Amino acid sequence: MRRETDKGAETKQRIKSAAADLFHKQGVGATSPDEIIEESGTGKGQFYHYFKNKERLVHEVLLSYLEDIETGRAPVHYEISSWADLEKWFTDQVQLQKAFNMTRGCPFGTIGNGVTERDELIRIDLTRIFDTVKNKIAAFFIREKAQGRLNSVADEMRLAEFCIAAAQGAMFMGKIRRNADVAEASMREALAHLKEYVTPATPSGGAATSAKSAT
Amino acid sequence: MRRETDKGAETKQRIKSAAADLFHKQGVGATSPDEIIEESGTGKGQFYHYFKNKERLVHEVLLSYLEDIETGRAPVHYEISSWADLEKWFTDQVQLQKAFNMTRGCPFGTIGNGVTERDELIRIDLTRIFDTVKNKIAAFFIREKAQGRLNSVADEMRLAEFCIAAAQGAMFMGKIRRNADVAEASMREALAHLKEYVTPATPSGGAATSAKSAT
Amino acid sequence: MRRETDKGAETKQRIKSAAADLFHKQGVGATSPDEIIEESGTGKGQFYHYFKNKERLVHEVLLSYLEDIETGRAPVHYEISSWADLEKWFTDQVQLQKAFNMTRGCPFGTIGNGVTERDELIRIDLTRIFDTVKNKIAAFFIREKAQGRLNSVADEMRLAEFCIAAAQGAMFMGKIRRNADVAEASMREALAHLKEYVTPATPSGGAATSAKSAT
Amino acid sequence: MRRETDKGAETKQRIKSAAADLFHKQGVGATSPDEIIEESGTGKGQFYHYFKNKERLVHEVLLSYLEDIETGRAPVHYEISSWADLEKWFTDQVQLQKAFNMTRGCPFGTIGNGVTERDELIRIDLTRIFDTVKNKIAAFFIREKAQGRLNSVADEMRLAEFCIAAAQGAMFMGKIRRNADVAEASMREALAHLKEYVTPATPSGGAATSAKSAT
DNA sequence: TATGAATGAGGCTTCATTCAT
DNA sequence: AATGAATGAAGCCTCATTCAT
Repeated sequence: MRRETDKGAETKQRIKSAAADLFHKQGVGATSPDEIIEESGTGKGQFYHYFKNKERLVHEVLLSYLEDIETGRAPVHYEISSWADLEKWFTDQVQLQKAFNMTRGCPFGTIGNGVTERDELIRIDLTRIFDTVKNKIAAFFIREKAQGRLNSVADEMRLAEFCIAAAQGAMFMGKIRRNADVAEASMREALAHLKEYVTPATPSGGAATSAKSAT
Repeated sequence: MRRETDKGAETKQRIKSAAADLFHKQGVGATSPDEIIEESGTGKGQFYHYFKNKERLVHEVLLSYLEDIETGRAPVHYEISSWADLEKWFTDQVQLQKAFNMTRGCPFGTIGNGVTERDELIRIDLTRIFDTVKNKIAAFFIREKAQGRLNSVADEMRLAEFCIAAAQGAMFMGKIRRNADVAEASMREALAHLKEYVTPATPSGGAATSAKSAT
Repeated sequence: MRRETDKGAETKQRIKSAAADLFHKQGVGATSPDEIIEESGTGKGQFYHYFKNKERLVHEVLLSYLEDIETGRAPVHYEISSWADLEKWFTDQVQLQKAFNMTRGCPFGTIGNGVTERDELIRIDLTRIFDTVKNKIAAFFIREKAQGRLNSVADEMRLAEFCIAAAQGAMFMGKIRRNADVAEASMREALAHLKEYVTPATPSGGAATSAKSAT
Repeated sequence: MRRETDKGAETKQRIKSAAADLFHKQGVGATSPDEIIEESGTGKGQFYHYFKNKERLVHEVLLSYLEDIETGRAPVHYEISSWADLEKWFTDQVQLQKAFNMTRGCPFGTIGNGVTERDELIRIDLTRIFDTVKNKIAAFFIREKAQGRLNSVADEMRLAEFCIAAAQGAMFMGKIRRNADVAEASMREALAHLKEYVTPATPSGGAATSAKSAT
């Protein structure tokens, strides 16, 4: 290690940050190196000094996202240990959209949708990210089930995947409709569904009170 | 009337079809007029003879999709009059993805995700399409509720929107994961959720049998 | 002759009029057949039915201008038989510019300036137009001189050419400066110069020798 | 400072020179970036690296012209301090035309005539150039008048403007007629007119009081 | 580490013209 | 006489990348 913060590392980070923002805003395909260079206040040479090419930059940006998720540095909290956390996980994402006036979707959705058959690298990165998130959510379900608080028929992995899919779909619709309410409503339906799997707390048993009143 | 099928109309249609396919495959941004021209076997001039510019072509392609939905000519059936129809609506979409080996998502999702703040026109077109689909699905829920077969707390519009969001999310994840099963599983969870709102058919019945066994 | 006004002749005229206006407004090079077709409310076929190509259309437009000048149908009066007429000839041209808020110059200037070494035809047409105008103006000077009202050293042709050059220059500057006053002022200086050649009206004769020795 | 002449600055200059020549030859509209690139022996990227777009290149070319005028580096001398200088100013311009066999007009005229309502920037640049020239010529008249050598009724600014207009008109006609004589003759008439404003040096002189009362 | 000059392929669009009906 | 479909070259510009300093 040379200094507390390398000069170079900082430049590299600036490029990555600028790129992440632009990718989120307009997708990978619509973002040119020039635009990233401009936004990050760097020079052309720096860009290709730190990143072999644009695809690699995307790769590194996605790795950063993954790291942020794993270390808890992400704006959305991925450590779910209660239903409240799960609810927060859903709503945080809409909050993020709101911060951009609903003009943006989920960064992973935006980046992922530009993916074609050629961009295998990026697709793999995204599956890693989604897998990580899925595992974190599934872990919660597993714990709940272990403690008898979740119906034994519940497939934890499958439900976790459903969480992600529902969140992606909700954010996408929110962006297209420029409307936070529809995004939130769909997220809440998804959450309501998950809660259907909750087993009644009391031994008195009885019918699962379906969460239809949720909103 | 000149001929059975105008010469020009046919060319225009060829361009639109080629465009629709390429947009579905790789998104609007990644598809160049040249590519469409090549694919449709036309000349550069024809492209701009029939479409003022690329954006307008996208617009017309989306209008065609809308028309297909409204007239029932679409590969997915949007006229829902039974739970079986709704299930089919969900699964048809994954079938379509399977036809492309899960390398593609929903055309509307793919087109919509490329949308930035500048593409207002396209965004509006997509909202029209989604609104149309939503209304068709909601109509089913409304009918069901009218006949006392759906819980009165159910918000039909909201549920319809949830259907679309869930389908979008499921297809997106299916594409990223190149996996039809995850798409289908998420779609089924969504369907299961909707069925929670179904009221028991006979008065003899007790608690709503939640659809947790669905898959 | 078929009818009072042929249907075709009228269409052709519409094209020519639209073309003349557009050429005046933005020059020949910046005006496309499509634009003319649009403006004249015709079809592509008609354009090339009546005119072999764009160059020929320019040619015909110029011939029309020439005819208008010769027959007195032009908005500017080219029949000069008094100093008042000459003054009017100068000022009429600025008036025409004013009608377009000084956004246009002389049509011949605008068309002529786009002329390169390749456009021999058009150049020749313009020289014919300018020659015609020159002859008309020179005729006035010749008559004046014949009647002893113009200094004998005056070279009528040369002065006529000067009139045209001065008018062209004045209109050009007027257009660039978007200012009618500068155009008019320069025109008036030119006129003042010409009047220097006028011989005193009285038979007392004498020294009206002014700058005539210049050259 | 890096080197005597930066590598980049030289390339940029080459582009500007090639552009200036082509603009003079055939106007801005008829000159494509490709043509300039070809002529300057550069690549497409360089063109847009140095100039945001074609319009900006025109702008920079005009600024160079202006600078040349202000620093005396222009082929025509704009520092007028005697009638001989003024005469030279007129004739130099025809000389320049002759160098191109009268196939070209004044660069400012050629560029200016292609100006339409959209090219505000270019129009402004041209007015700056013409204003600069006008001021230089007017300065001479002002000095002459201050020394009593120019009739007090002479409006120096107006006369300077007339000089420019006359020169522009003369060069335009010279180009259209492919004839240097007519250009020179018109220039000389203009000069003759200006000399009318000269006041006799000695009281011994005769009556040179002519049309000084001209509007 | 950093700068920006250089390259050439390609993207979107307009142009001028011809052809078929 | 009229319509507009068809063609391909060209115009203006951006892109992703490499190279030289």
